[in-house]
Amino acid sequence: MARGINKVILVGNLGQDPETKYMPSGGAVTNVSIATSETWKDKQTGQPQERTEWHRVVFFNRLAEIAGEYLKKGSKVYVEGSLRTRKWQGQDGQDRYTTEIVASEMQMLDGRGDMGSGGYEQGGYSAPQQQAPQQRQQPQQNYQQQQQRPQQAQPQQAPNDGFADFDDDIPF
Amino acid sequence: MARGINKVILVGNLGQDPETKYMPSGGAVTNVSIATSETWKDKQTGQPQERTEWHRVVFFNRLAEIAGEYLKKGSKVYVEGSLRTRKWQGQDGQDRYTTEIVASEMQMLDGRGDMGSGGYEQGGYSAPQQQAPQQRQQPQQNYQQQQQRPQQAQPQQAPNDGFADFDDDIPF
Amino acid sequence: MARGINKVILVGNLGQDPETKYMPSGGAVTNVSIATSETWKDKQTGQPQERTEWHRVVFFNRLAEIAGEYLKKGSKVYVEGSLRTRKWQGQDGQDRYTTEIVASEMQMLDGRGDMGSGGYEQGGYSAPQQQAPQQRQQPQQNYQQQQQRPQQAQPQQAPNDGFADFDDDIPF
Amino acid sequence: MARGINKVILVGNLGQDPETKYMPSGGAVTNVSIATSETWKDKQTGQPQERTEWHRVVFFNRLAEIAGEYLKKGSKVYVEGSLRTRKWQGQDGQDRYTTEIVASEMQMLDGRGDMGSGGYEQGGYSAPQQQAPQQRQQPQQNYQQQQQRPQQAQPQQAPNDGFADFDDDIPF
DNA sequence: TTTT
DNA sequence: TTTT
Repeated sequence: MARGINKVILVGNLGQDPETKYMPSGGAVTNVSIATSETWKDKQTGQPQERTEWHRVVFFNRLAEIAGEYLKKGSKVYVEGSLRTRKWQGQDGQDRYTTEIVASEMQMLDGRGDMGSGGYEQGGYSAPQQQAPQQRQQPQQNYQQQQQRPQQAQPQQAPNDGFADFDDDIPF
Repeated sequence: MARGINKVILVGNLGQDPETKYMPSGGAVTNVSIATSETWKDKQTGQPQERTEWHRVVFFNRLAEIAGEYLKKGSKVYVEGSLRTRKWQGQDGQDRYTTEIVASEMQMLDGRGDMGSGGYEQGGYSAPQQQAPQQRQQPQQNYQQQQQRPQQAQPQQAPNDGFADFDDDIPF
Repeated sequence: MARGINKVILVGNLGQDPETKYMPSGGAVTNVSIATSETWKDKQTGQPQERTEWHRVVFFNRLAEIAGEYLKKGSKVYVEGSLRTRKWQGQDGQDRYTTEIVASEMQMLDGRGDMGSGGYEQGGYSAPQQQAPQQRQQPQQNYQQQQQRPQQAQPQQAPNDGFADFDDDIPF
Repeated sequence: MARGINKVILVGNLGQDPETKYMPSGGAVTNVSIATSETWKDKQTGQPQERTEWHRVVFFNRLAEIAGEYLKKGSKVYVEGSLRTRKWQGQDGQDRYTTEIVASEMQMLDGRGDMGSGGYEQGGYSAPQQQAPQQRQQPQQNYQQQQQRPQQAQPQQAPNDGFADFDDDIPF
């Protein structure tokens, strides 16, 4: 249950290949950086300008496995999720904050997304927390994160839980 | 023009009264913090849990004036905008990053939004960059930021432009 | 799994009390009409103008029960869902089409949403298709439709399945 | 100014080439049909199922010209807009209703969207109502409908204004 | 039919 | 820091 709406919609391209790690539970965590950009002409000089925004997106569990396997540098992707700002400790012991988009839905827009036979049965899908990394299911071109409580699946939200290595010490 | 989609939709409550400042151009800049929260029951203990997310939202120009005048601590609000991560220098000279939602649309959801005679003519609305702070127009309950290039209206995007005081040294 | 994105976001007020019916399976179906409006000044005459758009929104199962019980005429509500155009037969035997928003998430924005003790455990929530109407669970102020295949839960999508009475012969 | 939020986000493919017409004012009107689909496995039989939803999208003015020129059958596109239900008269004199998405933003997702030198200066863009069809500006890959009052640019909203030919007698 |  |  939510009090309020916290929704992000992105369409952009990956700046790097995804990075997938696994939680002790076996659940996957995949991080990607997605670029969106704006271009315009400077009003004074008439020069074309561009500003690129980089979005740090994190996928969990099944979505993380799919993202890790099928996205790559340059992939164009639709992502829907919510904002989450994490607090972490810099090398200097100071508090830092990183804002990420926790993805709840993802869709590849490249046309290279035809990943075989499919067979994804959403209704029968069960939470992958206990799933060993190697037991990946059939991938799909579009997916939606199964509804579940963030804290159960996302150790990062409790930064003192021994998973510091998932959220490394670079802010972005 | 944009390459990609960078969209945020929030419905939440202000944690504090808005803070409005003015740029040398006369354009207003209003910052607010908006809370969204999730509640759930812990699967093991059955205890109710809550996580609140705080969103830093920034309004520019006309929208900034309206937000500054009509929103207040506790106000429930709909905000649509885009993500922007700013780089800034901490006291220690280290780079820090702050992610904000640059609002392009805002709508009060409190019912206390009846702000007088109205008279807002969207089509005839002209950019408020040169507008002196005291020359505020009639407020409205709902508005949309006039389309304009961010860089022209948002000095914060170039943090070395002498407006450091707009984006103070606390990350959030 | 979806090919493409089909998403609607509404914030508006109910024009009438909700109407709830039950499917033979016991699943609830609630229909509401939600108004959104635009106002502006006529460029020629300067006269204030208004246009109201009415949205037909349909909730299923658990969401339908909550909507039916807690929304009422005048309620302000956030709804997220997807578009669905249904074909039906007019009295004259001619095909008609009605476009609805099938809600997947709903949130009351009235402040009158304090509906008691709560206790909604999203993770432990099970599909209400077989649930008898009288066995309603504790309501909540905000909810999300449990992920499930539309066709399984929404007989209206197959208008020849004997549920014609759910989608009566008025277009809107 | 809007009372409420009326927002649609689509990512899908065109089922046909766009159809562009011109209003007496010279403003363009382009209609497209966009498909989104869902696939799933039947819970009983395990058979793969698919449901395709067709969305009627209408673009006005500059956006209409761009859509008409650069989209084609099969194009994958992001569209943002609002819902509008129009009333019209069937051959039999009976009232019919058609729900469309009035696009306010569009973005091609095909990679075939690199349409030359660009030069689109959003800030300096002026409303194209009086613009003759042949005076089309440079196209862009992504655009946003300039803010303006719908009624001024969209004769269809007033179905008795002599533009019945824009909204022909097929419902969808 | 709502809301302001 | 809000809200319920």
